[in-house]
Amino acid sequence: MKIASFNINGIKARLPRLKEWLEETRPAVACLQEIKTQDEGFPAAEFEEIGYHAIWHGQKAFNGVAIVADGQAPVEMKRGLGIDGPKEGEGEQARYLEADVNGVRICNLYLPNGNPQPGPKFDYKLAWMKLLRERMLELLAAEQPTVVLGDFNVIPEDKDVYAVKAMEDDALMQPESRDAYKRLLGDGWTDAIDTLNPRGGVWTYWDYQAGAWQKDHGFRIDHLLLSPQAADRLVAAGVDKEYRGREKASDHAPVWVELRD
DNA sequence: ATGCCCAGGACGCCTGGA
Repeated sequence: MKIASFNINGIKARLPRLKEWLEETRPAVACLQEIKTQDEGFPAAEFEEIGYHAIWHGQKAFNGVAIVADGQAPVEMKRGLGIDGPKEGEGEQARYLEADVNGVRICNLYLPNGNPQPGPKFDYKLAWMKLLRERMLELLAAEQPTVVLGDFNVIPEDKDVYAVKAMEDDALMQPESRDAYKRLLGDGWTDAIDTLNPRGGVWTYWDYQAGAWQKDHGFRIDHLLLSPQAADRLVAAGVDKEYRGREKASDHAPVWVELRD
């Protein structure tokens, strides 16, 4: 069972590329982030056409997450972590969606970026990570095969970035962000990509600017965390890097994990 | 030392991203 995550940076702008990727790699489940559309604008029929069924949690212009599954509808289990955005009165941002597919709990997240730091956006990121940890502890207690995946906006270690110097002041690799991520692993979650690539050097994001893709100036911020019951079934994990190089590409590449059936 | 490039929307400039 292949489970994937892809920050698509706008579902309307990315639809042809996204359908191409689904048809070519055919994941059983794909978690999407930054769909950047309100619920009523979500192109559900486009997925039905190629055999995928979707659930989604959108908002106007920014953020937004969706889960699509091959040949069956994901069964929604939770929407949102219950935390308001950093702006006064804006309510909760669309960043978290949880569903069951084939007995596996799928938790799709788009963690706040946190820049600039320090400041209210960074505080929001850390508060969000605290709530996420609480939710993930509940998930561990349930002892169901569970995958928590998405755009974590955290560079876990120095080996996960092309140049430490270039990113040292960024919210993605501040000690507080890294410590919060490390606490998740300490609770018993397995970072699938890191486990299979312990020397690092695996990127999931390349900036549109300054020829980052051409120079391979990337970093790893999209992660797949497995509960013990899922980690027992880990077969392979990887990055569909090639898709970052296509026309009208997202600035992220898809990441995936294969679990034994 | 800064900006480079994108997407979306209020639209010919702004926010937000990372």
